[in-house]
Amino acid sequence: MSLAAPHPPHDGPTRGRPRSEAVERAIIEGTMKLLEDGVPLSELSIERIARTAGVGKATIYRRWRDKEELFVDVLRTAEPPDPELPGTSLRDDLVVLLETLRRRGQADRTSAILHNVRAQMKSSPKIWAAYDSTVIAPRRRAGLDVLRRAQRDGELRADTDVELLYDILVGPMLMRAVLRRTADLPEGLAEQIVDTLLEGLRPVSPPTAPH
Amino acid sequence: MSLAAPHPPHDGPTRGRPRSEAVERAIIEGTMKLLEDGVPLSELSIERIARTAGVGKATIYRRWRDKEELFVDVLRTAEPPDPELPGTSLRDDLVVLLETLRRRGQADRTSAILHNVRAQMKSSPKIWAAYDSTVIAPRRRAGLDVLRRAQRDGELRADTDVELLYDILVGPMLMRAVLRRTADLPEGLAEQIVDTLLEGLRPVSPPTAPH
Amino acid sequence: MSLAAPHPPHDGPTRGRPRSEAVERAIIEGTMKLLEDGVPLSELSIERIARTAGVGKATIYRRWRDKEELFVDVLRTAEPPDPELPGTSLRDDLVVLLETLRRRGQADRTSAILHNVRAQMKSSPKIWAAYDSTVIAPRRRAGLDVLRRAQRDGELRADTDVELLYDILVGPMLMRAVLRRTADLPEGLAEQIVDTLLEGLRPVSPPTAPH
Amino acid sequence: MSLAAPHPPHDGPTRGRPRSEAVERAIIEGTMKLLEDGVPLSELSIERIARTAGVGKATIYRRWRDKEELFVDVLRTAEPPDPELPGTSLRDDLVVLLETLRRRGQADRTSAILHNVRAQMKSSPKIWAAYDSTVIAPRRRAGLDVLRRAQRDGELRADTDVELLYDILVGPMLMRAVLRRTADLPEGLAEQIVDTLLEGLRPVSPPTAPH
DNA sequence: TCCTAATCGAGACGGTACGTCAGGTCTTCTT
DNA sequence: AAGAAGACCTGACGTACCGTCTCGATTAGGA
Repeated sequence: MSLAAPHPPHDGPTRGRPRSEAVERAIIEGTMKLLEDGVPLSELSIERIARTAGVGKATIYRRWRDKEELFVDVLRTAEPPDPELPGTSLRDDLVVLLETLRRRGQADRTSAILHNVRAQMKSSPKIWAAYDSTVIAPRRRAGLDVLRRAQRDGELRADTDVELLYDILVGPMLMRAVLRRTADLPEGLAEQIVDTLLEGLRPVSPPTAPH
Repeated sequence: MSLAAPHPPHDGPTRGRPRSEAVERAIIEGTMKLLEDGVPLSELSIERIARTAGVGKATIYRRWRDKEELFVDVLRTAEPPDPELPGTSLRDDLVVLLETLRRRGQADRTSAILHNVRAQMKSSPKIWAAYDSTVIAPRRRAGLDVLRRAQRDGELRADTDVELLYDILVGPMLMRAVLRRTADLPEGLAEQIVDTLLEGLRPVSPPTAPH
Repeated sequence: MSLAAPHPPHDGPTRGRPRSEAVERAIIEGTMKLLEDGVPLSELSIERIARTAGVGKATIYRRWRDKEELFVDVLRTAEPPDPELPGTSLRDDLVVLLETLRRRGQADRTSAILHNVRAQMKSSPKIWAAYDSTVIAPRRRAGLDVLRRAQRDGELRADTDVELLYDILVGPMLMRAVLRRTADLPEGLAEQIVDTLLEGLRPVSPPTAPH
Repeated sequence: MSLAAPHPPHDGPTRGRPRSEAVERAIIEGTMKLLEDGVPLSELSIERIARTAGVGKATIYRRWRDKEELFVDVLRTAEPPDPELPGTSLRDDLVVLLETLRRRGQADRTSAILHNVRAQMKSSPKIWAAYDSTVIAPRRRAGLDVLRRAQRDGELRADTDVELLYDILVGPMLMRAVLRRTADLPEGLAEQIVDTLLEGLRPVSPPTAPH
């Protein structure tokens, strides 16, 4: 993913010393290292990040307006890639989508970081908007596509509110991962949710064709 | 509700001048006023709260270890009271529970405050734990009670995982309120969710008796 | 010496619980103990004095308006008593006066305290005035009396400016003790000064009679 | 005089933005302005100095460890320059030296400041040491030189203790200026002291040559 | 023997200043 | 020009005292 700098260098022809990509990486990876080392979010000052990355403060401010904008890029870099969908059936697709979500809430090395940073970002509206539009919304759109296609193919009743259905599918996972910080969601949870929910939503007549 | 001071005054008999409850109220209400006036959470310094409440900084630190602990009490004071359940049927109880949750996520005067403060609190583990154990957990327990009683009364299939069901019920509401900050959840949403979900969970034989 | 309270208890007949003299002593001696233990003057807060003396702050403020007024009384209590003058000759009296002054500037247990406190008091005009009028001025008056009597008795030339002479006698002792903190003024210094100075001040004709 | 910063900026080659001399001046002159305006020493907080000078507190702490160290520099800047000695005779030199001292104790605009600050400094040993070694001691050395030269030239008896003589000369001036805050020492005082003291110290044989 | 009133230790109260730290901006020299 | 370094102003941090003010508990007279 491109680390498009929020502060573009300049428009005209390239003048002066070009910005070093190595510096860019050093800053982001330095931040992640600090987070992995258990430094609480509240102690993550720009000053400390600059020290860790061996970089001047101005070099950071030249690229990101403030701490939060930097965090969006740190998150973008750390997020695991979105999964390939099998496409064999609505159930299979949904299970894969939810299973990905489940793993994201787990307590592996980087997820704990993501979890914390995401939680803090929600209190900063404009940054949340940026993260939402570049990370959350696309993922949601993909999920809705799966449901709509299933509806078109007759795997889902025509009168189903797919937006609500999506939230009902995804909500409990979030409920458990984000809010209750259980951090060890059981393995079969994704299938359990999907199976529980798809029960009453199947059309009476069998689907015309699997997609 | 009692504002149990995180820094207890002393153990033995009451010695010295007792702490003023009026001051306690002034601090909490001053904080709420600032939040209502749209002051962003990041600009809510102890210094400013003290100024607003007409109170010395030490007077605040005497009661709360830090900003987050103060917020827990602000929240406790501001939270609307939990609803009375009609008890006429499982569906009615659930609709009331979810409707309350929906309204809590709305953009009325105080809810916006709660929303923001709660979001920030999640990045502070120990404070979240305190809020969770005194506010969130009791509410969850009440919800689970409703489901278990319905199961005992035959309104719900015996093999239903009530914990999962609760998360499935509550999750979408949270999904929309907390994460997507829609802030205007439609009126009928609670009924819609309940009706959608209860479909496949009714026992085959009719319930022995409504509770 | 009476520790006349700057805040007199009341005018009328003695009503209510009388002030405890034990408390008065505890405060002054507690302050002296702190000073002896080497606590720098700048760290001598009323709060700490109260803690040390096992006394409420108000109990101190009831007696002294502020720290400086308290120090005046501490000094008055600690000052060594003024010496008896032999009266055998001008030279003998002066040597005793100056010798006393020399010892006051020495580094024995309490003198270091007096030295420090006196130095600080000079930066607080009204307190200095109080100390000056009750301690310094009487001592000076005694010194001038010695000189005037000697002048009357013919031991000193009639045209001598006794005030200036007193300052010339006392000045070097101060110069060395207060300013240069030598703290070990040589034993014979008093005699040396007196002998050096009295040289040119003797009247041509011998004194009519020793007093 | 160079305002050597007590907190040296760095060792190696000049890196980063250099410290602003204008800021240095603003701080010192702001402090002097406050003192001239009659602000008591006890109300001279770093906070207030920073406000007056239009400067951040950290900018002050970057240069001086504490209030007292700052005062040393304020004094150094405010002290009137040491006088040129006429060199025509011992008496003339001494009169000039003492006359300078007398004027320093006077109540002109800045002298009151110096007086107060000096008085307070004496209660802070290490700061006094700094002031003593950079201001007081050199002045004393110059005075002793005058006496020793006079002794070599036969203007003074060979057995005179010049150190004691210096203290005897300077002491009364200090006695009056510092201790008794008379603040209006009479014009002829310097000559009066010198003439009174030199009386008995002249050698029997006339000096070989004026220096 | 009660009553009144000032005292006592304790500590809360509104403030002010402390010395530190971080946020962003700006200047300097080096690359 | 970009970069590292670090000075700069601003303002919050949490602590310590200031001098005042309640508390409950004494400790004396005077009724």
